Amino acid sequence: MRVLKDEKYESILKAARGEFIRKGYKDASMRAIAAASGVGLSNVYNYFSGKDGIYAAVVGPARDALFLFISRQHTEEMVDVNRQVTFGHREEVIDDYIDIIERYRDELRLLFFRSEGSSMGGFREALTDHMTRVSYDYMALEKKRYPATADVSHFFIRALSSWMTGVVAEIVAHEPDRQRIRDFFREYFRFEFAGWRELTGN
Amino acid sequence: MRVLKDEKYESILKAARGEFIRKGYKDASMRAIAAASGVGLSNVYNYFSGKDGIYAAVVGPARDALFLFISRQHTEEMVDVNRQVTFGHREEVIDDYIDIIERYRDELRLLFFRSEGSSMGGFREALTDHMTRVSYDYMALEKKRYPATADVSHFFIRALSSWMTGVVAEIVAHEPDRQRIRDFFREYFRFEFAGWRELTGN
Amino acid sequence: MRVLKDEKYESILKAARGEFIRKGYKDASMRAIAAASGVGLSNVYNYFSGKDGIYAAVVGPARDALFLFISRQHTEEMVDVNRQVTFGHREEVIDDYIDIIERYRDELRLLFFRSEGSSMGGFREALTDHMTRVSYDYMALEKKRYPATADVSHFFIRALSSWMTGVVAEIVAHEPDRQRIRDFFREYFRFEFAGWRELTGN
Amino acid sequence: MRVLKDEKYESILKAARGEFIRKGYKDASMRAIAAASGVGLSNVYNYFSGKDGIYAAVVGPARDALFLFISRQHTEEMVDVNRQVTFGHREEVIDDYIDIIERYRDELRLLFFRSEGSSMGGFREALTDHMTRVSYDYMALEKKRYPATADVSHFFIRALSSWMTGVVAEIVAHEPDRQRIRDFFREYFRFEFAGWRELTGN
DNA sequence: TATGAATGAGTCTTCATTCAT
DNA sequence: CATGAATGAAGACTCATTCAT
Repeated sequence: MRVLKDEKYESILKAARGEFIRKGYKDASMRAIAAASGVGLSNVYNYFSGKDGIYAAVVGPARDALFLFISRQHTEEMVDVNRQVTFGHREEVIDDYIDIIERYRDELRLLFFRSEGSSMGGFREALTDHMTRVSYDYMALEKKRYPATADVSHFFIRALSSWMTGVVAEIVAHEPDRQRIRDFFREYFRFEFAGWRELTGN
Repeated sequence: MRVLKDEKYESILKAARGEFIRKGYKDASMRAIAAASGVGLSNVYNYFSGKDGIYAAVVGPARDALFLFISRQHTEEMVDVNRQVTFGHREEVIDDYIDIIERYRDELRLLFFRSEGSSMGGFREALTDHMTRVSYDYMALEKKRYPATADVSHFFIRALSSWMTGVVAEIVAHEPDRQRIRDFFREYFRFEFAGWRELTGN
Repeated sequence: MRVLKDEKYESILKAARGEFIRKGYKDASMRAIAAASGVGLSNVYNYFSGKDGIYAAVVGPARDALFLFISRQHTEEMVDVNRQVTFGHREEVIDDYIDIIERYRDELRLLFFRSEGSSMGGFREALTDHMTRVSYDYMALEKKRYPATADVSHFFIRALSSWMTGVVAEIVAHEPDRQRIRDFFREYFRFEFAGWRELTGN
Repeated sequence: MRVLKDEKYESILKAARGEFIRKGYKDASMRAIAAASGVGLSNVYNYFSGKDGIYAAVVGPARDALFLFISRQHTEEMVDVNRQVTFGHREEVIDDYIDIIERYRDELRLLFFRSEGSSMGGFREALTDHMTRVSYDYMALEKKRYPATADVSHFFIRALSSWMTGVVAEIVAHEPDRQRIRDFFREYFRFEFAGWRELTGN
């Protein structure tokens, strides 16, 4: 009896996920994936374009979710919200952040640390790029509303974004418990708020 | 006529450096290294213990220099110096920093982004670890001298170290010109100084 | 046009057999086997799990046949038969023995003398073990039927088994003609019968 | 300061012995031997002709001692002694036998089981050859003195020799304690004596 | 959609030995 | 007597992918 297409697709995906998590992109083997999924090796190529394709399927959703989440945190309406930042609000955001990280922890670990050789290589960089772009746009919005804001160099913004990227990576790598993360962010916001005011003058 | 040992050693090292820079650790090939250095493949093993050994020889000095430099920036005598921080001094340090990065840019790029699979894998993490340790010790010294300093969570210090790691990585990756880097650090110091005062209360 | 699977399987097996017989396990080369069988080296691994796997396929049947044959010679119903040993019967057995040895001579030569390094290494020992075990069981049966039989030390039985193993090895190695073997066994049976009676007292 | 020649020779020999015992002939490595003996790899070739040469030096004495011992047990004067065999005498011989095996156990283990590929390969066979030859000569002597002795086929004598070889191998392999060996030989002599009388008629 | 077979280049490392010095 | 360097072939095995069916 023939197994339905979607089942096979899923089973390949699941097997691939396991293999990638165990070995990383480079050391993962198509044979192993095929074997673990009970699908003929060559048939895998009917469902996916190749190793890289499977990898993208495994790891793409995490990437997309994270990118999307970040974009959402920097829409126009957030400008005011963040200005009159109530701590409570930010805590909520933090929890959302943690949720997304926990949900995709394995995938993010792959993306951050073991994607070399795949088209997803340089994820860290891409994430920093994305954050930088988004932050930049966001700052433009802010400046339109509060024109007194002083300028900050592009590289600094990038560095700040890179910091945030690094923080995410640290969380992914070391799995601190939720409370530790919250504590950290509290310190981070105070730190960043003070620093930012120093630089922008408000 | 036989070529002198040191020449061959150097030629292997040079060839290996090129190969690694071009391909990264994992994709580099011993065959290619041997070929490019004009040394018989098996003879390479008379000079180095293996692929990983060559890699360490290529990339180790950069690693050591950076680690050492960081340690030196956090000795006891630096506590006071940094307190009465004259900008001039810090600029010097920054230039030293930049020097070291530029000197070893290729190697650092390898260490940061393409060392997976080698014994140097996880360099980013190791660097952050080192910075964290050093910072921690440094803060202990500072606190001994200025006991009023408030405590900051370990994870925050680690995050700050990770930021610095990230900054180095950014510089390595994007090669901004010296002036841009100096500008960045000026902002960074103001930012960090304000933030730090906010957290520690002095 | 593609050659059928079984043909290739057989051709690999045959080539491997030749290579092993020529070189022994350790010195045999996968490359040579592949070349001689006209199959791509890597493709060999689609048919066999590896060098040891091929070796097992080459040599396993001989081993199994010999072991099985020995077991069969020591079943319960043989107890009485051997007691009232008619020479004619034993001659038949001897011929069966010789048949099996001649049929698998090359493989047995491999097993006895050139299996070092493979999972079939220690064949001589394994054969002696098997014979010892079987003889022991057989003697238990015999004793149940003829309780007067005196005991013989385990090591002696093992030594006797080892003798038989040695005899097989000698036959494999020197290829004496059938008549010489029959003559030998005639002497052997007289010798052993007398010795055995001396030890067991009947 | 130069180390004396003999010291180096001995140190190579000792190191080689260890390496061979650990790995067997085939898997032993000249590099490892050189390293373990503190002698330059190429210098080893000033003391020995090569791998096989060292092996012969390691293992030869054991071989010679055993061969010589066997020859000595079958000299002319032994004919009478063995005829009026007092058990006491034979026990002495057995102990000498055991002594020699224990003294050279490691080397004999090498010779019996791990010499494949070396010029000492086929030691088992060589030993059986030697025993056969010696036994044959011995029987000739015996027959000269006691002409009534019936003939026994060459192959049977060889098989008997092969048995003894096998017994030695068993002892080498399994290291039974001295008492077990003595017990075995007591059974063996009774067994063999009875069998032999049956065949030769006296 | 599925498969088993095939490819061909690729991996790092080890080996015993020799040679010039 | 000693050395470090060099050789060149060989080792087993894996890879992602393609193709004919």
